Amino acid sequence: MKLYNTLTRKKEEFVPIEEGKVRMYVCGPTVYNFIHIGNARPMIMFDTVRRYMEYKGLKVNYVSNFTDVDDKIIKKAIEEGVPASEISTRFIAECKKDMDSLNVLPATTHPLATEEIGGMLDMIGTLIEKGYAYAIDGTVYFRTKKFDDYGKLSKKNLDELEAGKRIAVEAQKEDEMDFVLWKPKKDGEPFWESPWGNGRPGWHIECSVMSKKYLGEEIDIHAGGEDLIFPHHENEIAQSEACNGKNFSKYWLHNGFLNIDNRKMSKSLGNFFTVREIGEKYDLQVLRFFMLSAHYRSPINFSADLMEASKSGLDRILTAVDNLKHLSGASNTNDKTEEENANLKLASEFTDKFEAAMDDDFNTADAVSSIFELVKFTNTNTSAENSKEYLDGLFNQIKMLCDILGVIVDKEAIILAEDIEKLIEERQLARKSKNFARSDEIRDELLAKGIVLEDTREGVKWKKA
RNA sequence: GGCGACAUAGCCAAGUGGUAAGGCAAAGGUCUGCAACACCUCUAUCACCAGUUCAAAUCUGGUUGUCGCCUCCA
Repeated sequence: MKLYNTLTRKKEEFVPIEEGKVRMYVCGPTVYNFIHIGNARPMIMFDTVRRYMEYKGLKVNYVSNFTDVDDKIIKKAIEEGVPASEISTRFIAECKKDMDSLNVLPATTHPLATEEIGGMLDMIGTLIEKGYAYAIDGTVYFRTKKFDDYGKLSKKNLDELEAGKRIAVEAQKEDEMDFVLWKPKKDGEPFWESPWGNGRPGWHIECSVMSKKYLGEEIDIHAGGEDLIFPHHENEIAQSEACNGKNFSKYWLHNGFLNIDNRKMSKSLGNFFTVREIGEKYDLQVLRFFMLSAHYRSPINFSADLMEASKSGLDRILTAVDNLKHLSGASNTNDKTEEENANLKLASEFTDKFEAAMDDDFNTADAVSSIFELVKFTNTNTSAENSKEYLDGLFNQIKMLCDILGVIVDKEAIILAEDIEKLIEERQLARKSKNFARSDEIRDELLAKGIVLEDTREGVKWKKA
């Protein structure tokens, strides 16, 4: 299994620190609103990474935080006249609902920043002791110049950063690149006591602390959006390695951005979509499938047309699986024949292809194409004559591959109301007596109720519109 | 100014040295009472220029264009 490591800018063979186990940390969202579809990309893609690793037999300890103390949360709380904790609690719950809709597995641990303040105070204290941090008037800064490796992830060096001077440097800092570990409280803001005065943590320290607490000082994979490379991940490395004296994370994975109609998503452009909004128009599986259609490191463009195309593509897979279920249910023979056995062997090559794609830096686009090829193979190599064992074998293979990608293929059985069943029966009778006016009328009637009828080679089938 | 990414058919998108996967859309056909589903057929010399090589979308140099990070941001 190879993966692209932002730290080395190369694809590397994945070798976990501890054999058979993976310690993985993914930076989670700041919970001040419903998550947007850009937030959903790392959730979906790294969830897929996790699923694939688990499929390969690795035990993954997957940690993803919620940042629940932050300027934007506080701002929203003031606007609504409620405590900040109420805002964060609410949107954590909403985020978890969205994750569920996207079929993103819950992390092994979802730590909250506000519940880890003690660990942050400890780490900041250690950094001060070691000379990597200093306190001035209630603010604690990290001394970037003291950490020699600063810039190793983003490939920036401090001198160049200084050359391009920026605005409004806080005068009290020793160096303009120094960043905040602890900031003093302001009126109306949540705060915690600390040796440097009441206040709250800076953004970066939480991830260093939570990663250490739940995964240890050295971890295998740290992941997030590419915009986090600098300064967030660079600062995490500085904090963790300065504090622990060990290499922080072996591999760094970053997903590309999601654009809307070729432009960066922003509220001012009016092209801002929450996952919840997309969920009103589509099964969110379609959004997941859409994201899987491109490599996770590439930028991806979102549009209504592309969602429609993804929906059509996904439907093709779902239809094939559905057909297999119908055929299997109607099959008269159980044991597979030699020919069927040979076919299953041929079909297994698509699984090999799928794995080869995923082994190559999680090439989901290529992996999906092997599912389509398997679907085509299935469509052309099945009939009512096949044995149940054979049909189920194909069904299980497609289901397994889709499961790895987090695509749910096995629709839960929905019980039709009795009157609808009667209508289907009546339509069949009408068709037999060539009363097509009546049969079409019934089909339209059911369509109005959201049930689509299809007269297939496997018999009459229905599905939700 | 610094760092980096990308440019493949109408659209999306794999492919990093041996002569272009897959999906969507469109078109024609088979099947079907019709529709839908399914199946068959059909669509590219890979931004441009130069070079390396027996051989390049794939390597090197250059040109043009698009975009990201350097500031809160997935």
